[in-house]
Amino acid sequence: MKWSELSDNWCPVARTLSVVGDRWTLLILRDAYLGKSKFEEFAESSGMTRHILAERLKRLVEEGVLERRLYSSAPKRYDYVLTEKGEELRPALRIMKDWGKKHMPVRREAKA
Amino acid sequence: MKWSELSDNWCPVARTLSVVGDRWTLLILRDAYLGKSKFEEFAESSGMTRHILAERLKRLVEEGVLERRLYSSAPKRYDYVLTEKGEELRPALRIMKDWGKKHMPVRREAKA
DNA sequence: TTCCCTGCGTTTTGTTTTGGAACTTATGGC
DNA sequence: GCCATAAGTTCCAAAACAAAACGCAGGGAA
Repeated sequence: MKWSELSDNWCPVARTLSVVGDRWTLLILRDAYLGKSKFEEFAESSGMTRHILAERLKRLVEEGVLERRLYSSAPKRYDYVLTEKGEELRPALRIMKDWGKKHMPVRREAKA
Repeated sequence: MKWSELSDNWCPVARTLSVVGDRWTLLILRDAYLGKSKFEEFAESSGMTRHILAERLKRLVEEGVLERRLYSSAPKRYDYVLTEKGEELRPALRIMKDWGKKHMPVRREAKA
């Protein structure tokens, strides 16, 4: 089965994962919950490539998790802010934060 | 930055995602929470290929999320059961289930 | 004892996604 | 004009994935 077919799965967990269950997407949400909203902020903070970041942001907007907002009209610049739908996933990230603190100690030097 | 370098990130969310933040892994945990434990059960239920399933199970065991358990000695057969560490991620999946029910309605016919 | 069945993977062969880095576009300041 | 900034886009090689066939160790029936 292909991942792209998951959005119509009978299981609500699977449908949720069809939006956020890939590499990097939840890291974008983490940054959004920390108040970041700009492309460059996400790019620097998460360490993902601009290529993938652009693609993920596009999909999160399509899915209504983020909203693309014009924040400067000249030059035209957009940023990305959480919708109510996006906010409602915050508790899941909080659990992952606690779990990581408890179960995933840092082994070597952190880089980013 | 490569995904594989995430396990030593300063952020606990990132470290958590280095274990469960890829395609399919959380779907394995979903099945585990539903009481499944056998290779064939995971394979059929999730729809992922056996190739990837084997690789993910191996990593979840290495990370201490699942435990590989001999459940039949002749022929030798193993299954996979949740550790306490694995159990503690269950609330995150519960949130995703609720989120999916609320925000991700099924659009077409489900297949699996 | 030959043959098929079950359960748990591994191998093989293409396709898709990702990583890294350079390039583009529009504007503002000096 | 010339450099800087912000938000992407494009290109190519490398890694991950999908699908299907294969392997292996018994078990049970004929």
